Amino acid sequence: MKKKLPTELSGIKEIARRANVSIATVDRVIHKRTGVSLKTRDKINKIISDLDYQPNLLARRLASRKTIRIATLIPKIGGESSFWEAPLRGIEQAESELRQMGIIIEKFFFDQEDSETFIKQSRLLLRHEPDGILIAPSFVDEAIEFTTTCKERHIPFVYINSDIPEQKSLCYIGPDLYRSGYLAGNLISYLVNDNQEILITNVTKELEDRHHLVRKEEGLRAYFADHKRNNVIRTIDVLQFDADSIESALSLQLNENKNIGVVFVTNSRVASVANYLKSFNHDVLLVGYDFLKENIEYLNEGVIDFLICQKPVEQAYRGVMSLYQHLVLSTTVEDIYLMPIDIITKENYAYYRN
Amino acid sequence: MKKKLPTELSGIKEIARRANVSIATVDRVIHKRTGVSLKTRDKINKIISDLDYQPNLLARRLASRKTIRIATLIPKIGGESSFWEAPLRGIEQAESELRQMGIIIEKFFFDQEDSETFIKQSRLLLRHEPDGILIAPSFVDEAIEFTTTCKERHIPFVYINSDIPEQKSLCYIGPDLYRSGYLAGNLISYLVNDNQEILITNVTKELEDRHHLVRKEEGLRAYFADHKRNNVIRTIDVLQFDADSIESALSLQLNENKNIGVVFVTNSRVASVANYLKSFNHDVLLVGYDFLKENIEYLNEGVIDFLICQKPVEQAYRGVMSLYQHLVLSTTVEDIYLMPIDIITKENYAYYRN
DNA sequence: ACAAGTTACGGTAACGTACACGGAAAACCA
DNA sequence: TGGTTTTCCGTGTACGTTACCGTAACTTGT
Repeated sequence: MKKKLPTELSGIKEIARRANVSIATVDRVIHKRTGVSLKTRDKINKIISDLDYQPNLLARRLASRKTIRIATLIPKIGGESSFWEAPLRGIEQAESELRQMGIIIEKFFFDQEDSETFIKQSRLLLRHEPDGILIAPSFVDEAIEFTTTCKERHIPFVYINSDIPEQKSLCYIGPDLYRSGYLAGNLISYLVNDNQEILITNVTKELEDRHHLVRKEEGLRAYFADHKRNNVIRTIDVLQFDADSIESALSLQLNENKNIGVVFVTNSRVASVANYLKSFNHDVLLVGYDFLKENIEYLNEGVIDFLICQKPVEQAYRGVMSLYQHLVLSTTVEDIYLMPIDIITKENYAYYRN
Repeated sequence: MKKKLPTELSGIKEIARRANVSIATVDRVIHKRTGVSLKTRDKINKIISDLDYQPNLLARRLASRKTIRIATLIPKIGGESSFWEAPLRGIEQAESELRQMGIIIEKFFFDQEDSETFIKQSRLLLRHEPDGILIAPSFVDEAIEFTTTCKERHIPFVYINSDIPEQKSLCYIGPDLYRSGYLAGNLISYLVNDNQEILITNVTKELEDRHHLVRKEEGLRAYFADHKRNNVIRTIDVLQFDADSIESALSLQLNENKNIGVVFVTNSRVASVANYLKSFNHDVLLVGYDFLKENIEYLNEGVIDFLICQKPVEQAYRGVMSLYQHLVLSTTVEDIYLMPIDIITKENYAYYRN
């Protein structure tokens, strides 16, 4: 380590010296506050760009007496899918990194099967008057209403995991659902020959948002159409998560259509399907979504062949960080950040970072 | 934004108040400096742990008059493979983030085909007396000699991209070569039927480090052995990068062995092979390594089917960050960080982040 | 022309930490 | 006992910013 050279005054002080004003005045123009004549403002701005001045963020956060507060609203964990554990981890990681910066995060949760809880929690959240909001808009209509009032109050918000394009505020961070289905098509096209069939399986309750699954299905079908592969592609919906419902729905299909080569499950509920295929010893390839513990187990056993995953931890982490960048650094952030579409197999899952 | 509550004095000052000493004394015990009686040292330490005091890193960096310097030593870009562009970008990204923190990075480059330049540059680097070093140990013996003197001088270093386990200092960040070959085997096993053959192709000059390629080949062969698949697997070495050399080496193989179904290129030179396959209209699947511009072009054209990639940008970024964590935050860092093994196809490359 | 208001700016105490300097008390030596 | 060293600790300034407070100088209204 080396002593810093007695470098010619950097920062705001040097600007002040060159402009023959006090640092307070420089501070005013930097923060676009009033109380500076046009002439000196211009002079100072010129010096700032001449010097390519970059404010020292350390000093800035240190001196600022503000605490900025970010609120998050995502589904609560528990229930039949552990998917939202990962985004929660991402939020907590961002939290621990930002605490130093004087930023606190307040977390709110709703029940994915009950839109009322979404409304309640979003109201509660607003009462805390956060400076920025991270939100997973599982219920489209309710989310639109909520973000409308956010806009009125000029509170920036970011969507994660699924987008509502018309409502965009700061940014969207999450998967490109259509492309991820398209990729699945790409992958599956290597796995089937021309006379094998593909079974698309949507495992979802009726009241959940089906938009997700539909987009993925469209993507897959588009891939086969675009590449002139004429395999039969069937779709079934399974509306309950219990083993019996899954068994009856799938066995019907698999027994009637003996040349189904690949089953594609459009969400993270693929473990239930794997459970069925395993116990009935069906020899088909299985492709699904998301790096969940239960899915990984079946991947490891060879029942699931491929999982497609889109870094749920990072989605939330980046979401919070985008708010930070916007609120603290006032950097412009990309208004849409699409996550990579990762392919996970038995042989690389151990190295995957969510 | 909310005014920070007039929170009961946090930090060093509060500790000083409770211990009835000045902040300077607290500072002494925090930094384990001499000049504090055992009694007060104990008292202060107790208060510190009672309060679960976490030093404010912002203030610390701000007040510190030290500049800490990190040196990097990687192959120079240009030449026949643009692989090292990516790690350089990672270094530069870390640099821009850390500049704020009063950290400067000095970059050194060597010629991958000339070990003398490695020795020269490493000596030059040492003369700059950096506080930490990031190094790509392309030349094993020379790297060992270099890092030995690093150890003598107590300069921490991290390896990226390839490891020399016996010499570990701070950490290694890079791929698990064997597993990445194993994954290739996994992938390829889906692409061939039992009577098709696989051609492993090493495109490399003699004096380069072959260790990389061999490990990957071992991984692939191990996968097929472990899974009792008895496909014929051939290996050829191509020692020149020009189109003619590649053509003669490959055409020999492909014409003699008509049922080669997949060509696996063990490094980023896969574009050259793709070029050959394309111009001679060979209809085999092609799997290779690394997200390079030229590779992506062939991926997009459908000549390359899969690329395996291991986040070269992030490797270097994390490497620098590990040094930062160790030198500035004195956090303990994992001594080995293996990168994910990513699978890239035509349909997901656009979303890949190196 | 004078009070009142407005505009444009300077001074300065924080923020939490690092560190140089210096001084009092204790310990040692003669 | 007086002097010298050593041990232990406090004071003060600095790091680059923020933001409150104060105050000239200028404008406006009557």
